[in-house]
Amino acid sequence: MANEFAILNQQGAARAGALTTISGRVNTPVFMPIATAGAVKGMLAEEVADLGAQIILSNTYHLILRPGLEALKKLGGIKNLMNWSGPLLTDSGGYQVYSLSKLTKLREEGVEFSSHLDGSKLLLTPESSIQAQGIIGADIMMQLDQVLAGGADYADSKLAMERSLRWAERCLTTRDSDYPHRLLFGIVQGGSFLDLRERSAEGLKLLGFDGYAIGGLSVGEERADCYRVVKKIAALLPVDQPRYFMGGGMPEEILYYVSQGVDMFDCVLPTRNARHGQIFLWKEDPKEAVKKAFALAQTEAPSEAVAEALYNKVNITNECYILDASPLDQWSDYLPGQQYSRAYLRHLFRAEELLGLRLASGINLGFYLRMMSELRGVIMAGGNHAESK
RNA sequence: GGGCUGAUACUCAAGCGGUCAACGAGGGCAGACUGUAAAUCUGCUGGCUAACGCCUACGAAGGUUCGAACCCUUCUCAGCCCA
Repeated sequence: MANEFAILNQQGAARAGALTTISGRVNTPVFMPIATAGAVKGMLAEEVADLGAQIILSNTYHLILRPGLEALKKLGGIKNLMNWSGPLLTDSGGYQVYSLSKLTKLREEGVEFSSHLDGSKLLLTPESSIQAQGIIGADIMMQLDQVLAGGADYADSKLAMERSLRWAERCLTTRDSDYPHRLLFGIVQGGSFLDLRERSAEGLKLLGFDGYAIGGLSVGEERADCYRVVKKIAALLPVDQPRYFMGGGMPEEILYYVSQGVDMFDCVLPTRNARHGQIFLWKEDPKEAVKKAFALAQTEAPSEAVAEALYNKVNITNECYILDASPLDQWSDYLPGQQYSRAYLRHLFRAEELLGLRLASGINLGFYLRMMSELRGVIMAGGNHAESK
């Protein structure tokens, strides 16, 4: 395929770029809010867009179960259904191989799921996953991969990595024949073993994808292993293609990955933690906070110090907020975050009012998305221009 | 005036002689969450202690017993019933 990715500027290993899809352009580094089952939980698509989301992520497995591919075909895909007009990336179902491992049976042909809803059998193969992603309406498809829990041993990691590579090739073939204008990303596997990771990356590069993801991390492995893998592998991936860290992470981790040259991210943390009453509040003006934190992130792995430069992690249900009439976050890009008080949000959570989930989700998503836009600004303003490379 | 039933920690509510500082639920306090089976899950919740442990406790006061939240007596309060 033609190269859809342009690097606009670099600062160290970090890049600011632009990825073109058939549904529009995505400026990187980018955070993709997760709409697993066709909804960013608690938020309307246009609210998510207003907060600065450029692209969102949905899940093949969940959407196959419901509303189902037949319905999606008739409804014009999930984007049409949920009123999202921008680019969409879909996960292949590979993550569910890990998260629903008790309900899966792995074969070379593919993964057999027993639906977590009704136990019915569903065979997901590299081919059927790509076809499903096509019907769902993905602009960026992910290969089907085999994700293992963190801490898997060498032998298992090797087998899963090799199988993922074989599946990658089958996904590519299907994409080329059925959906030639959609982008397809390969996924680097290999657990915490650098030599396996390296072989995975080399194998994928030989096949040639539109982008490369680093997968199988943030699944219970040692944090330091994860950072080590990203540092090593990001540097091995093609310079002129987007790199996607799947599933992570905390804000300070994303900053670190960006500093290592990763361009794309997704994570449930902002929305899930919001629903659980944990919100990210800016430490100071986002512009300053991100600039400082990113400077720190370039010199060390994710740390308390970076986190503290960026945000206050607040469990809003804590007693100390009961009388706190101050705004949730004066810098929030989500307007209600400026307008409503901490005492109110605490009350909403205690009273189990649905509005609380929504307010918190807006605040956290606003935080993540603003962090990314500030980050793009920092990198664009940074030293070495792409031309000089 | 007489009879019956009941009184357990913030609330509701188990327990009916030792294994009870006392099941469970709610409430309260705190924590976790990383390509979402998650509006979920975990821990704590009499006092003192980092912990072992010690102390005070099951309406009140006595009593029986090696030992009582549990048995007995009286009292207080509440509900129901009969005059």
